[in-house]
Amino acid sequence: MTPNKENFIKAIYELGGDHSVISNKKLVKNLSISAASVTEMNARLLKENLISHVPYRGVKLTASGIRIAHQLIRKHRIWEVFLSEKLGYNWNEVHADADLLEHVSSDLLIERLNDFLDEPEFDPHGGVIPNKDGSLPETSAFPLTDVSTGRPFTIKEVDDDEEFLNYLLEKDIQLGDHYTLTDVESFDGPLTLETPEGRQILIGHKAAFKILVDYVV
Amino acid sequence: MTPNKENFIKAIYELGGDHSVISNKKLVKNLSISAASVTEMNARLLKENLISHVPYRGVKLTASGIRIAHQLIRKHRIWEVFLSEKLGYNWNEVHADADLLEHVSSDLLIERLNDFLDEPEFDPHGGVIPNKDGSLPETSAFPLTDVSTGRPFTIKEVDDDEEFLNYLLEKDIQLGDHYTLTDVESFDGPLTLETPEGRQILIGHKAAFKILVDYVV
DNA sequence: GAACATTTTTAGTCTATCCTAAAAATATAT
DNA sequence: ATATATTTTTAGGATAGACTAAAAATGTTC
Ligand SMILES: [Mn+2]
Ligand SMILES: [Mn+2]
Ligand SMILES: [Mn+2]
Ligand SMILES: [Mn+2]
Repeated sequence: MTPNKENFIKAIYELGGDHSVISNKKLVKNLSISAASVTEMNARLLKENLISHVPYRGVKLTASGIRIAHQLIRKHRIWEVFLSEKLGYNWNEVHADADLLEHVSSDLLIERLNDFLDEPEFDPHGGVIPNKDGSLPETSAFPLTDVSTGRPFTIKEVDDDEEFLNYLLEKDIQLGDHYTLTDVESFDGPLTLETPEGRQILIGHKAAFKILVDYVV
Repeated sequence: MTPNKENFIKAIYELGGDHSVISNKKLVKNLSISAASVTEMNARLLKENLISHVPYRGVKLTASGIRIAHQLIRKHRIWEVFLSEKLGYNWNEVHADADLLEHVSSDLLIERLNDFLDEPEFDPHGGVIPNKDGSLPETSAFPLTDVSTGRPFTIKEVDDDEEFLNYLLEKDIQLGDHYTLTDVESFDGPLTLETPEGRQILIGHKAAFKILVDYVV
């Protein structure tokens, strides 16, 4: 396993490759490499039985491919917790360094880091940290776009994308915040959220899709 | 700069390449690569002006080569402090992980880690941590083989080699310990050290060379 | 100083990863 | 259904890094 292969598998996973076939096009865009390079990497991973391939359609992770993705994401997210909680990184700064560190982390290192951090369950963006064995803990959260008006909810997880996180910083939206949906414009228009204190926040439909929430009990 | 080049430059430095010409043979042994690969890497580093090369004699670091070596060693040693002090690694466990982490550490990461660790001066083996600008703090220490009998001294630094560190663990020799040299066998024979409590420790000449000490004032 | 030994360099390959350009397959629009 | 557009694959190259085997240079021994 090399850093390149690991990143490639992670990209497939993050595009939904654990349950559906991902096109080369999507990987080209996500990884910023040429289409030819995607075809080549597919061939390599196919030989190692980490993906299944439907010619001219795309690829899907096998069970062992998914396990490797989960283990890499575990490393990534534990590093993000460390950078955020111990080194004072903002949540929009952690990703880049974690993306490098994840590839040079021995199991020993990750488990000791995990202990040092008191076995965190979530990364700074609310992403759940996979278990050591490569399984994924159960979580319940759904996109903000699916929330019903009037029923209070809380922010559970947000997209780990630097630009988007800056947008949330501007709007002062944080994990754990409580809101109520008061209005939705039709035709995928913006959503209006209200804080318990009565402050109104306007969120575009595309942004709302990158925010996962859950109802307050 | 790639991890391979960085390791190569560090190896030259650790073999004395900051002040003398290092043969390919030594690098072959140190890095466990073929002689041909050493010749090739020399050519690459020469083109980047990081080394000077005397054909059939060996290589020596240029000023910028030395600066790069120091900056890498800074990263390496700061990571070693972290692994040792925060994650509970033993001093014979830290090297391997630090050897990987050093290559994926942004300046931001290293400076924040340095703050988090309260700006340590030395790594777990007593090696001085180079400054951020690539300069080296002054230190005074000399090999145990050069110590005079009867004058109390303290352990300042030991070789960062897993096998050797295990040997020191067995002999219960630690940084900061105080001893007096009571006897030296001729013909590079073993040295006899005595603790303040009167316990006697026998050290082979080769091992004594890997231990740096300084007199107690 | 010739003979032998050691070390370094060169020549020729290999793999991983990337690329561009062209060909083949698939999708869309009229 | 055909023409056009998009996507994927193939073909051919590049670079970093590693190797082995052979050639060239240097060192050592008698
Ligand atoms: Mn991330
Ligand atoms: Mn990564
Ligand atoms: Mn070390
Ligand atoms: Mn290293």
